[in-house]
Amino acid sequence: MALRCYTPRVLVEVAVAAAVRGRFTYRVPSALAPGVSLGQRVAVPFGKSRRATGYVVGFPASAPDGIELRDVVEVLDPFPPFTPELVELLRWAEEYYLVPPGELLRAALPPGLNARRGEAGPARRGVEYAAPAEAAAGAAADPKALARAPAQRAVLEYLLARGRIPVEELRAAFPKGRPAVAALARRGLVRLETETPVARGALLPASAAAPVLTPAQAAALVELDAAAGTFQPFLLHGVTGSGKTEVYLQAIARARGAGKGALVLVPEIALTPQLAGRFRARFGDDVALMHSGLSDAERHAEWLRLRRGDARICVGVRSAIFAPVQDLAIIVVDEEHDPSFKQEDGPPYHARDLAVVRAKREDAVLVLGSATPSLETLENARAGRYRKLELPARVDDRPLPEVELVDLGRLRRGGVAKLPGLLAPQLSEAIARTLEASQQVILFLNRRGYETLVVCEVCGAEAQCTECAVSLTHHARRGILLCHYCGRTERMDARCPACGGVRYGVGVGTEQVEAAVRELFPAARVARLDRDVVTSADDTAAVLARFARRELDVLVGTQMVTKGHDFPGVTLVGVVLADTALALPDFRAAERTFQLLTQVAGRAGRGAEGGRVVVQTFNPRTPAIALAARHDYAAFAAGELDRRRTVGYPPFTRMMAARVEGSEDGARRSAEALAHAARPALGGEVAMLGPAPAAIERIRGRHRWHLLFRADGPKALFRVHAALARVAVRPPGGAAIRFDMDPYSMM
DNA sequence: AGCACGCCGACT
DNA sequence: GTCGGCGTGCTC
Repeated sequence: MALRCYTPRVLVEVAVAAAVRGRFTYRVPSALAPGVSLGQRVAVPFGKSRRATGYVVGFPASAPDGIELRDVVEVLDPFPPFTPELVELLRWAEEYYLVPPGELLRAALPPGLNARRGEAGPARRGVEYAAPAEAAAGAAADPKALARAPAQRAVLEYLLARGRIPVEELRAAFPKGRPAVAALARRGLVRLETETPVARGALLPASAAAPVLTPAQAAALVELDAAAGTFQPFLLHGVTGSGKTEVYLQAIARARGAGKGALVLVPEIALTPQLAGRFRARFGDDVALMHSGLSDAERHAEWLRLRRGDARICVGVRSAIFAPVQDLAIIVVDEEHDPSFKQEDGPPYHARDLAVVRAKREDAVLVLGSATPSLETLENARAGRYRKLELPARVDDRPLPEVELVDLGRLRRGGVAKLPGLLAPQLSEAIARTLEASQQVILFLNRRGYETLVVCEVCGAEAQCTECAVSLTHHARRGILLCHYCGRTERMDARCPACGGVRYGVGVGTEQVEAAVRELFPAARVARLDRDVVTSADDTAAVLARFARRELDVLVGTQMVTKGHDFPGVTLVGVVLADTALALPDFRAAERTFQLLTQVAGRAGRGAEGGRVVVQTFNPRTPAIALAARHDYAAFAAGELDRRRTVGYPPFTRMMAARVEGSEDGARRSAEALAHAARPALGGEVAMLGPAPAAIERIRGRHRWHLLFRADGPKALFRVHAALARVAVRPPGGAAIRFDMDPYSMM
């Protein structure tokens, strides 16, 4: 009976974008059938009197037994927002990162698209045409043939009159004619064809000339070239200022010359107009940008340009790993060690790791670039899984800046009790000399605010957030105490609310550094760059542009000042306190510190004048700091890899975190329930750490517990996860549980 | 996530 | 007696 005709898409597998684990099978009504393809968003009935948005992730041949199938209600986009390759990548990622089906598809779409509803655009590159087939005239002439299908008849008559026309025109003429056209095509009365346009590569404006490469750059490019068309991962290890970006640009130019596409991932704060401008200058409109500074509408527009093939190069942050670049030939991950490639809020995934997966699936060359490669990537290169390319020298053979360590502990023991803005004499003298020479200074401190802690000198009470288990930061200019986790503010009172005693602040932040610099150097033009001063990408760009035009002498800031910018006027970089990242409860703390120091030191001496770096620290002998000062990545990495191997941490093991959040009682009970369910599944291969309250025990009034699992490979971790599934779906006491594969944040 | 079902405590 | 707490199951 079942006429399993070969018309495909009778059944679809739909990942429902609700927090429901599982994919569901639906029937496709024949009227909707032509519009349903892989990656399409659809509306489906779900549960009792509910409607859900879902994503088409497959076309099963048969339905599960004993279930009455329901019908797809509506197709939400005129064309699927994802390419089939992306659907497969997202499915893979959902499984690996333990994310419910559909959740990554939803997260991957630009918010503008999810909110609005897809805008018209062709499903394939090129122009689609419709033309009447041989039988059409006969059918139209026969009064009976289409008697009961007036819509089809109207379309057919239009087509007979106009001949072969773009489908776009037909859509305009018959806004609701989509099913009619599809029906006519099925009857063989209308032909639909796609005309692929000529490769656009040759038509591009090459406004910015490519500079001459150094021998090391040229050698790297030769290797990348030789790998074209195959999956081949490279680690491009180049010191700061060695010209990695130029290698990317030229490798991408080759890919474009072959008519193929490229994807470039950059860290969050690195996607400045400066970098974007370099790509735009070289490739013009062929570049689509994807970053958080764009409005929803802009992001949506960029996504569509890629999807249609109007732009073939995507430059973007983390989420751009899911950008619909056509015919991908090369993926570049710049500053591959950067932690912003790991998504922490929302479905957790690591864009750099997914870049490896995507490159493999699409036979693309992969370039992981960094001056301080992550130990994961280094180990992959060492084991021969990645090819290593080295750029050991800066362009024009400029030397790396000299780094001077200032031992704050010794200063303090020597009787220098208080340093205004924590600027030691060595550093403030260096600033003075730099300003005298009309050169520029960058001061880096990874902490916002004026003072990081406010304490009562009588009762010792510390100003704490009522909702979070953290101390409040004093922001002097705004006159407030601010919680950096939930954003709550309190008026800053010089007196202790508990006992009326006088309070004093401890711990220097960027605001205090800025104040100290202004006081010490009243003539200097000083600006600060952190999340307190700039709120948008545009603000950030404006400050950086003023600094680049040398309208500012000193730039004080957080990590925002460390990334990717090229300021030839900067001859002095001061690190106010190198130890902030060192104390974090995180096995990557040392690695992170080394990377930050190297990165910020690399801002100095990019011009002809050479450069100098002054690093203030209480731990001058700690390898992460001492070796960063000597620019000795190899020694640091070797030592740190040894340590990781000894204590059994990544890259030599894999980890999975279970993060629990809820009421005090619910979170604890859920964590215990998880541990209880996990124990029998550990099987001697998996080590369980915890359950324990998280490093920050409470955020926004929600109590937090962590469990960490560690094993030699992901397989055993998946097994543990499976054993936890039942508890995780409905944890006791209304808590919420999130799994995190390859976790970065230990907080 | 929602929504129904079902089984035990304190209330008009 | 029942109103309502939340534990459990289900959604194609």
